[in-house]
Amino acid sequence: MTGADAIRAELRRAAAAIGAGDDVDVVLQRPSDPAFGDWTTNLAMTLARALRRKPREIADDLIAHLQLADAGVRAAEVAGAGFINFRLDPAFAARGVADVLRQDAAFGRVPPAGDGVAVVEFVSANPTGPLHVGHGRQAALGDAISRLLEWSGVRVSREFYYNDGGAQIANLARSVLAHLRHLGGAALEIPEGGYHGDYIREIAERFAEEHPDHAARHDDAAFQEEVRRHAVAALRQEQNLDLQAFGVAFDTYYLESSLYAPGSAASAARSLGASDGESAVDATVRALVRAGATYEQDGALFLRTTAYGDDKDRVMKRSAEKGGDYTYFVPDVAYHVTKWDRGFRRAINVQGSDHHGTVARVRAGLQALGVGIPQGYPDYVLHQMVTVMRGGEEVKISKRAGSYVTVRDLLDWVGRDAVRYFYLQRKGDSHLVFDVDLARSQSEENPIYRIQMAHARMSGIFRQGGLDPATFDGSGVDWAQLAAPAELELINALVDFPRVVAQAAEHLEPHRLAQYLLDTAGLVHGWYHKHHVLGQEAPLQEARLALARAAQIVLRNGLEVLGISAPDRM
RNA sequence: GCGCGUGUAGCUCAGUUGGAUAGAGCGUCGCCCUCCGGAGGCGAAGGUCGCAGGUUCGAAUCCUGCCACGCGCGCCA
Repeated sequence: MTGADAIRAELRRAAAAIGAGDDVDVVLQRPSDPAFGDWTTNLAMTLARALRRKPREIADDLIAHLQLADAGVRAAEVAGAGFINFRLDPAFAARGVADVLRQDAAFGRVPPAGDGVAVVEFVSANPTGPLHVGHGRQAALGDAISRLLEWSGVRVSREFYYNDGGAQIANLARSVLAHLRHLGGAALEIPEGGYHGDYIREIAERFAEEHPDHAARHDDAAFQEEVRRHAVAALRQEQNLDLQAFGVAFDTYYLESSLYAPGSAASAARSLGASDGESAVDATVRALVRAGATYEQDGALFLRTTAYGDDKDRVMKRSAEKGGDYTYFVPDVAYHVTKWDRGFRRAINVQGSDHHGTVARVRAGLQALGVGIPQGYPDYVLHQMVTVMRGGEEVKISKRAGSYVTVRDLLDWVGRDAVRYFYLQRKGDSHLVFDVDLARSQSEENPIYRIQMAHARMSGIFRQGGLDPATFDGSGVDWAQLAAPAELELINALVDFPRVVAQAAEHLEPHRLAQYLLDTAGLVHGWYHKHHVLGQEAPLQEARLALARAAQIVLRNGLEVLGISAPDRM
C-alpha cells in the first residue's frame, strides 16, 4: 500500500467514526502549492452539508480520529476553508524513489489484463496524395493513444482504413490520365474535382516510362484501370514511407473495397446473419431494412438516423437516376460492424474535427442494426486543424494548387522526436500552431530539447562518475538524506508518473503526459543546478545518485510512451 | 439558421473533472555567473479566465443567454 492509499483508508475510517457512513468518496490530491504539504483532501467540506456542521470543525474531528503513523505522515493540519493537509515524513516520501528504481523500465506500466483487444483507427488517408500536417497530427495522436493504452494493460491493434473504392480514387486516376494525355501532346486539362499537385505529374511520368506505348491506349478501359492501380500503389507506397520515417506502424490495413467483395459478409460481418455470397455492405443494408429503420423517398433509400440523435435522415442508396449505388455512409457502417465482429469491444477513431458530422451517423447506423453494439461505439478522438509557422510567418496551405506542408517536410525540418512532441503537446480540441523554428532550436526554450536534455544530464552524471546507472536499485540508501525542498518536490513528481499515465490513457489525452514531462524536466534542471551529486559525502551522494537514476527512468519511460527517444547525450 | 469545437498574461498554451493567492515556456525588465554539459541561474512586472446572469460553503471548470473565431451541415468521401 502506498502512502496515499493508507491516508485514504484512514480518512474513510475516520469519516465513519464521526458518523458520515462508510461509503464516503475520499478525494486525495496534490495541493496546488507544495507549501501546503504533500497531500490534501477536501473531505471535511464535502461532508459539511450531510453532517450539518462547519467544515473546519469536521476537519478537526477527522484529524482526531486519524492514525497516521504507518502512512508516514508527520503532520496533518487544517487549513483554509477546511482542507486537511498532510505532510509526509521526508524519509518516507523519499522511499517512493526505491519503487521507481526497482520497477525500472516497467515503472508506470500495468501488465496486460484480460484477453480483449482495442482497435485504434487513425490516419486513414485516402491514397490520393502525400500525408499532410493534419494526417501527421493523427499519426502522432493515434500512436501515442495506442501506447498509452498498452501501458495501461490494454492490448491494441492499430488500423489504417483505405477508402480505395470511391469517387476520389476515380478523380485521382483521371488526373493522372490527363497528365498522360498531356505527355502525348494534348493540352493539360485536369478534370473537375481532380488533383493538381506536382506528384500527379511525377506519377504519370513514371508510368509513361514503364509504358512507352501508352499514348495509343488512353481511351482503353483496361488501360485506365491499370493507371488507377498504378497511381494508388504509388501513393500508398509514398504514405508508407512517410509513416515509416515517422516511426508509426500499423497492424492492419483495411480496404473499403473488401466490403463490397462477394462473401465478405460471412467472413467479416457475421452478426448480420449473412447468407452465402453476400457482401458486407449488402448485408448491412438488408439488416437495416429488416430492422425497420429505413424508408424510401424520391426513389432513394433513407435511414432514420434522426431516431438516434442525428439532425436529419441520411440516404443509404441513391435513386436510380443518381446511379443507384450506396453512399459512403453504408460502407462506413459495414466497416464498423466488422470491427465489432472481429472481437474489438473497444474501438477508437482518431480523426480531424471536420469529420465530426459522421460521428452521429455511424453510431446511429450501428444502433439501428440492433445487433447489440453499444451506444457510444466507437469512441472518437477528434482534433482541430494544424497551422505551420516558419520564419515568423504562417506557411500557407493551398491544397487546390497542390502545394501544402507534408509530414515529410516537417520530419526533414525538425526530426522525428520534435515532430511527435509538438503534435502531442496540445490537446486535440485546440487548434495547433506548429512552430518549426522553435522545434529545431537547440536550447531549453524548445520543450522537447528541454526534456531530452534533462534525461541526458542524468545520464551525464553517471558517465562522469564512471558508474553504471543500471546497478542502482536503491538498496542501502539512507533516504533521509534527500530533504531539500527541490528534492522532495522532484520526488513527488516522479512518484506521480503512473497516475499521470493512467489518467492520460483514461481520457485518451497524451498531452497530459507531454505537459507532465515538461514540468518534471523543469524540476530536474532546477535540482541539478542547485544540488551536486558527485563529490558529496558517501551517504548523500548515494541518495542523490538514486534520485538521478529515478529521474532518468521516469523521463525515459515517459518519452517512450509518447514514442520519443531518450538520448544519453545531446 | 442548426450542430460540434474553441475563447485564460504581449505570444504559444496548461489548469489534476467544483477547491486555497489561476500556472508554465517565450517575450520584457533587474541581478548573478562559467561549478556533474552555460545553448546557463535567480528574481520581478504582467490576467475583469470573451460578456451577462444562475447553481453553492466555494466556479476558469457545471447550467442558461449573448458575442467572436474555426469546422461541419450533398442522392460528395
